[in-house]
Amino acid sequence: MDKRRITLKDIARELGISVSTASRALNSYSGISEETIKLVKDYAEKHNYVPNSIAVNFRRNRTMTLGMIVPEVVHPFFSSIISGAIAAANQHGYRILLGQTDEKLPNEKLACRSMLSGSVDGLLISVSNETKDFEHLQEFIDEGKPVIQFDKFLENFHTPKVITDDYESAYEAVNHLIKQGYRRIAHINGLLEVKNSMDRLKGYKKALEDAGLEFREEWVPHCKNISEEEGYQFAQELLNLPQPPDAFFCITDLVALGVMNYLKSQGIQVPKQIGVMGFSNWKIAEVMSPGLSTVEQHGHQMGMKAVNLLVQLLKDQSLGSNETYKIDSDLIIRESTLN
Amino acid sequence: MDKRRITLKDIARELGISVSTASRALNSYSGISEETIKLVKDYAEKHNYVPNSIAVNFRRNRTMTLGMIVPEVVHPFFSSIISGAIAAANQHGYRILLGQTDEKLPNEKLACRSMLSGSVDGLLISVSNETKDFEHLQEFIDEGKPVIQFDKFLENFHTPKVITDDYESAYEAVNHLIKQGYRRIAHINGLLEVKNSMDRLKGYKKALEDAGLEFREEWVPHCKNISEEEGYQFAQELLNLPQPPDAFFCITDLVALGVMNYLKSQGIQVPKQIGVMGFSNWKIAEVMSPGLSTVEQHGHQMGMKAVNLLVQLLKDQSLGSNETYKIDSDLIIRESTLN
DNA sequence: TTGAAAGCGATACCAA
DNA sequence: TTGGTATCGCTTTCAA
Repeated sequence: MDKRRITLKDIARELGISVSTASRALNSYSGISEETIKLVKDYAEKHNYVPNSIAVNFRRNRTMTLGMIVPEVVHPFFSSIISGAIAAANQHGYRILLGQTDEKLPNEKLACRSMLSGSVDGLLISVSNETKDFEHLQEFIDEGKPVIQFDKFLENFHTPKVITDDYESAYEAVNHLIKQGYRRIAHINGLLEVKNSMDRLKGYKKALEDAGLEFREEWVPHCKNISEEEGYQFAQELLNLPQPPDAFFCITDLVALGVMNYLKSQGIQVPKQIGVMGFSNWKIAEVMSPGLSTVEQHGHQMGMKAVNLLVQLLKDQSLGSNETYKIDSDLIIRESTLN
Repeated sequence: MDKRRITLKDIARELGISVSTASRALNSYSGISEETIKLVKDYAEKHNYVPNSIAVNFRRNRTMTLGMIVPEVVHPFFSSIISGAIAAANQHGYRILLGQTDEKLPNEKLACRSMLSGSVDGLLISVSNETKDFEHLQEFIDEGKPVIQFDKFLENFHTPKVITDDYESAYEAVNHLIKQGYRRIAHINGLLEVKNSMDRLKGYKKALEDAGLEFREEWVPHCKNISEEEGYQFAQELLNLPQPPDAFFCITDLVALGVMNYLKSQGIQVPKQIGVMGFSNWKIAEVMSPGLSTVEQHGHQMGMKAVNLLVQLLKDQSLGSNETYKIDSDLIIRESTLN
């Protein structure tokens, strides 16, 4: 094995010119005779010369690679973000180095460490649930490498952010429930320390408030894992309350699935007796019966936007400011809320 | 911007030692005094020294990065493979550079080109539907970079392969349908040029044959896009045949969903009147009602296996042989086939 | 046990 | 228009 590609040096030697001339000819610098250029290019073509990109990157101190870190690849929303990111990156001649944290801070630190110092030109990250501070992210900034946060972010880490408008989306979702006549709306939320959960909670509260509906702490349980099981569990607990809710706004479609399953197990009619609303518009939302109303977050678009921002920063040699870009979401109405 | 990290040279200068000693100390070479090692390591730690990985890679002529190319990231099976690959890669200190082809050969060539010549130490690829020859893949081999094919592969491109045993899995699936009493079993297949489709078709045929059941060409339509719409369409066509089938073995859960939807639209009872079997065990299979029987392919395991193989080849400085590693699949029985 | 220096492959500056 | 050479940061051989 290990047949090696030819190098500039080989070309120079064979053609009886200097390495620098060969380099300039290949890059068509002005100040090189047409003749030489043709000579070198023909030779390179014929011998299938491909510049060693590590050497080029080393010299130029850049990699044409963007780091991307997500909590979970196996998650329809994140995989669509990744897909959009790859597409946009390729358009600009960049590539994506992908890391995964499983929502664990130590994994996130490891992934960052592995991408630091020369592996990537910039970072796209959606932080884990455990991430509270950002020393490990600040290191990129300290190296002059721009960072873009997307979806799950740290508010006090000042970088450009590309997010779903969780507040607004939650507001719309709950508002829809209200318009459908539900009055005792529960919200199965996530961990309060996670910004997105907090924002959805705020949107939920505001919608209730604007409609003059009651807010009850006991109607807002918090999932640790955003799992189907928790949805099932919380649905059960809430419906056994003296004052049970008549609708569930769930932090995620998966949680909504758990809720639906509990309701089904109890023979409770959706949407007639209880309304259910999810978030994210996974394929399962469409497949559940009744179909689950939810919020489409346009992950592909989010991935593209994040990459485009990062590439622009790289072009401008800038680290960016603390702007927030919101990707429009869409309320998807299916049967689960059509009271 | 562009504060730069400290380099070995800085450490050496500050500590009054040579660069080579500093390098050796950090890598704990034998033949370096404990004292020096401690001195250097402490200094490095304190000043947050991180080696410039481009320089290291350049010097060592390796990148500690594995290229991975898949048809589609937004696909539960592939995203679980990716997830497994990242996990295994990290265990060995490698990283994953991810490319996506959208089932298009030109995209695949682009992705390969971008990974060639220094970006990766080896390649993991699941080829696109359009891929028939392998010049673009051979280039990796020619550079001494091992290639592993997984899931979708080219039989005549001789590399290690990690796959689902499509033949066996299909056989088991169809056999289950037969045992449940279905007798006129249709198979909604994929493109025949794709090896996986062909193998599933063979497994299907063999199961029919072993049971002494009739094989009818008209009961085996071929999807171009493996889409829900095609499932719907073909279900309709097949059920309007003079001799309609009484069960559908579908190339994918998504296709099965289309079939289910058509059956539902016609008020046809599953599994009582018609049995339906999918392939891949997506979350939707569990959520459909009735629940869809299917085949679990263990993507995570497949991703880990592919990476482990590649890492081993890299360690052995080998390009590997033409072995095939089959990842066990499991038949998942739900209601859709319980006649 | 340590230092000096070559060299990985490409680029770019200074001379000629 | 071209050549010579330093350089990027690190590893590794050869000498001391």
